[in-house]
Amino acid sequence: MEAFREALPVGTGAAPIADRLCAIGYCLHLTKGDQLAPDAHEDRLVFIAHGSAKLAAPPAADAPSGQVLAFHFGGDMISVLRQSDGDFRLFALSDCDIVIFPADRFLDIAQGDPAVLRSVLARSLQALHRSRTRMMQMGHKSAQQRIADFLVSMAERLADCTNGPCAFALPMSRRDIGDSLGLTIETVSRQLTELREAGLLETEGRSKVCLSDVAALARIAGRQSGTSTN
Amino acid sequence: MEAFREALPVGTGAAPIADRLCAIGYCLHLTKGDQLAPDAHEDRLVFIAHGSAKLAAPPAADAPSGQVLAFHFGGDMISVLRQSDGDFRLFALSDCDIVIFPADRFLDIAQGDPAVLRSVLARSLQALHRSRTRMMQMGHKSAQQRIADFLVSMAERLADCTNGPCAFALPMSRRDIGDSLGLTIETVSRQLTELREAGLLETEGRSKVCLSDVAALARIAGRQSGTSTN
DNA sequence: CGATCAATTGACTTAGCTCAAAGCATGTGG
DNA sequence: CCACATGCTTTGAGCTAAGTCAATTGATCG
Repeated sequence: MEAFREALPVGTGAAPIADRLCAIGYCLHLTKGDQLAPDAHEDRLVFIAHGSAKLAAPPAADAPSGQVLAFHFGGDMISVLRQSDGDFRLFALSDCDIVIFPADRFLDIAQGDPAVLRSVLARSLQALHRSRTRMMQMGHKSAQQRIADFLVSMAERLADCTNGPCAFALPMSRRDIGDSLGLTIETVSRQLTELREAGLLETEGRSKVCLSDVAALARIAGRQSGTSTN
Repeated sequence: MEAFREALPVGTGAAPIADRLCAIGYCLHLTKGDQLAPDAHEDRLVFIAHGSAKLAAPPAADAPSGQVLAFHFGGDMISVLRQSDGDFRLFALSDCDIVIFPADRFLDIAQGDPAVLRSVLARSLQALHRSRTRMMQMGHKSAQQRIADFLVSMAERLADCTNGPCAFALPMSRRDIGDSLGLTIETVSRQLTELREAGLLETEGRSKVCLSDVAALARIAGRQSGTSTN
């Protein structure tokens, strides 16, 4: 909960707002593999205090492993709209501490402090712009470009690195990666192998990766310039 | 400008806010083919009063026809972030009447009425969710599914139709369609031919299309249920 | 009516998917 | 602490959908 407080815009001179927001937040711990029970009645805002998760469609007959919408990590505030709009759920990739807010009440309270509301709006406009940018780029990108783009994103998110070499552990499986990029696990694996042979990355075990040049990967990914924090 | 007023949340009891917003809005007419001059210094909110436009990257060496991010039509309020974040521009597909707002000042004023701010936020959260949904689905969809999805979207946007037969004129070229879906013009053409041969649609001239069963197309597109207004 | 550019159609190539088998991690039980 | 079993990952061999190249048809506008 403290982590959530820190994510709020500072210096608004309205500390009680933060208190009231915290008051309606419901803390929860998810163990790796757990999914957040969906709620059909109300939209939610979920703050991830710690851990990593995927937002995905539940497994269906035609898609044995649900589509992955996005990955989220500690510090993220995400909106999970109620079931009517598509039935997406939050799955814990590692143990997670999260705070759940009913969206309506959260916004009612945030309305009391326009600065908070505006900061949430600014964030979501940015996120929308990035999401659209990525969506369109994805449509045109090769498997290798997608993988490179994914790795760059993860370097930014998980290791706060946009330029040199960097190492981190991927919390998600190859299947999750493939499902998020529209590729098969085989293709994901093959592309990682190619990048490894090109000397751009090394792997250790299932999850640890070591990128030797994030900027070079960004170039392969075809990123113009703008940093995109998915 | 009247069209913009109508798009605002009603009954807020704060008509002066609307006046002030209109005061900073800059009306502009774009002729088919025109592009809105980009502004490197400030983010903008653009309201499309009338006409149709595409938000796209300017043509580059490696991409002779710029990537299309999204299509927009009368009534849409879109955010065009300043150039640093990727350099996207608004191109008129047909003659357009638009209203341009500097984002900062718009939000400053909107802050005076939390209801306006909140409604803008709610819209953008919805848009973000849809965009992500579409992004991920796109990754997994075949050319035929993408075309079907596109046609259903256009039926919703251009003819306000989600279910029966419906006819309308596409304001964008095959190239634009392809660029927005990550397909080539040839593939777009071939898929339209297939759908025509399947009896799902008819074409007349370059732009007129006549869908015989929007719901059937939605099924082909693999849309679960939720209506998506891109 | 003719010129021009968009759209269609066809032939061929290729990136990524499918099916199938073999290697490795990771976790469990002896 | 080691052996084994399970399931993730890698690798290999075709196959198919979509891209590329090229030629033709058709629509729109001067």
